[in-house]
Amino acid sequence: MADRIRFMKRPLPGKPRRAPGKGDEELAALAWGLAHPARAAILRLLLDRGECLCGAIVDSMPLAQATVSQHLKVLKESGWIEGEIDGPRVCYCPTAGAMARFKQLLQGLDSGERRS
Amino acid sequence: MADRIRFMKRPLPGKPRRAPGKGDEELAALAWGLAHPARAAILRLLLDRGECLCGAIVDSMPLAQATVSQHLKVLKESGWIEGEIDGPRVCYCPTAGAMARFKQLLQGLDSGERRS
DNA sequence: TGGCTTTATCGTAAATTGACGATATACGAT
DNA sequence: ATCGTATATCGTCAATTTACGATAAAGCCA
Repeated sequence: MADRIRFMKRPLPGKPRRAPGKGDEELAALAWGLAHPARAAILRLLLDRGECLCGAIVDSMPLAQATVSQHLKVLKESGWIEGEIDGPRVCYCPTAGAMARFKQLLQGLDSGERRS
Repeated sequence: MADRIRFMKRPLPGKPRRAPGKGDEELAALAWGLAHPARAAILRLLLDRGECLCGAIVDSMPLAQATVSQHLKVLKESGWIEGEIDGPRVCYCPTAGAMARFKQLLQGLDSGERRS
């Protein structure tokens, strides 16, 4: 998945225009985590149950184990979930505060800085 | 951009597992719209100003006109913005209720249906 | 140790994305 | 009708995503 930073690959000759804010990168990264129905479904499952063994997640999805594992990795790397090794298996749970952070960034998108 | 439905391309032999809910598709589609910093920046601009001519958006981004146009298309198709033709130019504005809808779906992700 | 279970990673194929320049299109002005 | 401006679309290329089977890695249990 590389690094999720693919903005402005090439130099761009005469453009002194403003780059996207740091907040946009963070927002985009979190949004990216949810940007696939399978990942949304997985996160819903985890938020609903609080935590879930990897195997149970795989069983609940119409996807191969390898594919689910990949989606879990994306969710983990985008900050939505954490996995704790529990013997031979892995227990996943939502990252505390991730949803709040996302909503906060979303709010920041909306509210702008209309001062006064 | 095709159709943003790329879930479970192949049949999958013995898996009677549940498919992702309709809500997950909608959530993923909206999240997809924000899943790139340039698009987040564009939406921020529009939410901030209320509306903006295409040209002004292009000028504010460090990207080629064609690329910005593509991002605008994605934002439009994912339901975040609308464009109104205004003479030789196009005025873009945020779709009313899109943000609210997104937050609602996000809330639905979170709250589950823990009845009673 | 050997075998079974569970999960991650590798390798691969097809499709999509993101970026650009070039070109078409649409409209206003001359 | 022609020119110039403003946008969208086309064609292309490299990189990424998504999906899978196969395989490795890590831990239990005999």
